[in-house]
Amino acid sequence: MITLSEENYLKAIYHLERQIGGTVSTNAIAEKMDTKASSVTDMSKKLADKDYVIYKKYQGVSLTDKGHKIAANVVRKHRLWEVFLVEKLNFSWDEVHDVAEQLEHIKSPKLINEIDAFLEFPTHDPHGDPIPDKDGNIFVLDKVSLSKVAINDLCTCVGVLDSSAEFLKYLDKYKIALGTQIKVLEKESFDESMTIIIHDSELNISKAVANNIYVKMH
Amino acid sequence: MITLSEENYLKAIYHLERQIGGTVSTNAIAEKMDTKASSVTDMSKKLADKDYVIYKKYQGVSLTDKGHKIAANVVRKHRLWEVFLVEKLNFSWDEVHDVAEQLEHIKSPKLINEIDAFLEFPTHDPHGDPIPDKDGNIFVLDKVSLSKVAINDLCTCVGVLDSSAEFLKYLDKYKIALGTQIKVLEKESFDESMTIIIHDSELNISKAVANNIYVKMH
DNA sequence: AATAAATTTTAGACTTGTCTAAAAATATAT
DNA sequence: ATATATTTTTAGACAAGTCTAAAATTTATT
Repeated sequence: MITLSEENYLKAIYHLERQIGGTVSTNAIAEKMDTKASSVTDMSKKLADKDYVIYKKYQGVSLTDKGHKIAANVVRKHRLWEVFLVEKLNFSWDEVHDVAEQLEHIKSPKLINEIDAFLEFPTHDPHGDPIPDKDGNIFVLDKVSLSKVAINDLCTCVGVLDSSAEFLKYLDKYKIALGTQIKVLEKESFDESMTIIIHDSELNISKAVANNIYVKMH
Repeated sequence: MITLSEENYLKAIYHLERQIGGTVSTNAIAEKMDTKASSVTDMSKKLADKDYVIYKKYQGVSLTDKGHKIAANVVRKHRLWEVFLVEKLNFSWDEVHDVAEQLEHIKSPKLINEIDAFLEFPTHDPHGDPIPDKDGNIFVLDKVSLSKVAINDLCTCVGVLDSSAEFLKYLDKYKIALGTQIKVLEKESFDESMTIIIHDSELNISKAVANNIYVKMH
């Protein structure tokens, strides 16, 4: 039986592999999980013993098929619970993360299948992140960072890179949500800020903000 | 912050206090939790340090107000989740226990309040057990064991004493559910078995079964 | 009331997951 | 290519929660 801690490590490695696109370093995991490198080394050995990762001393880890499947399933559960909280229980998108961190560890295949059906098989969570299917596959739609969009182009917000409560509340404040239409009006070359039109009014956003918004081009 | 293990101990003590009606012995807790008496002693000290129980060496434990509140809240969550699983996610009453054992430890006041509202503030779980309110109060309706009902009396099933999957499946088999009307036809004095009428047909049940069914008199 | 039986506690050990501090290996820079 | 900096691992410690075996206490029995 897999422990809560092991699941959290596998999930972190899963996200980092996806982000970095290769083997994941000890330090990267330590930073992501807010723990010490020595703890990561210890856990890497345990995960390798259980055949969840491949671990070579000083070379970092990568998920095995077995580990990938477990990690994807945790992420699946996390995202399905997020949808449930927002769609059925009046949570806002900045409130769901901490609760989903707990709910993702509930062990009951029937439970998560029923939640999936109850929600009518959603494909994305409230932040626009794709929900892995039962086999751990995800179908990523092509999205780009708003910071890459050219002047006068029209696009729709489909996700966020940073899903911290802080950033999500910022988006709420300026009425930017999934599905919101955005037109790029201007880009300042010196600080890379941009002026956009949303809901028929102008808004100036920093490079940092633009970087964290994913859009689909029209 | 309270740990999962501490919550489980408090819950066990809560149930035993209610059952026994006084202070709870070390062995009683050990048996209920399927652990060793020495482990219970260790934990009793920790719980006393945190002011959740009163513990006197060799004299067992009893919940403080603080401990009672925590325990009742865990039970509240357990039972609300059970209702949710049965009412919304197609679980049967013999499937809910293990999952609710996990869900009862999720920490989010908003989550459980929303679940409560989503279910329209149920007062009893799928086994007929009362759901404590936010302050830990429960309102018990007067129910009696079916084994105590006199011949020719009419009553309605309102709960079970034993809510093991095994017993619940037995009840399913003979179509006994909450709300089912029962009339006592006969009682055998030598083995205390009884013949009852449910859904217009006769059924013979043992003393053990009758003992585990709670009914409300008409 | 003394002895036997049962219960409860203590002492010491083990596991999991974490940490610090020091050592080893790898990467970087001059 | 050697010295320096960074990363990673090891060694040893600690807390939580559990266990076994032995000692202490309480309860029951005669």
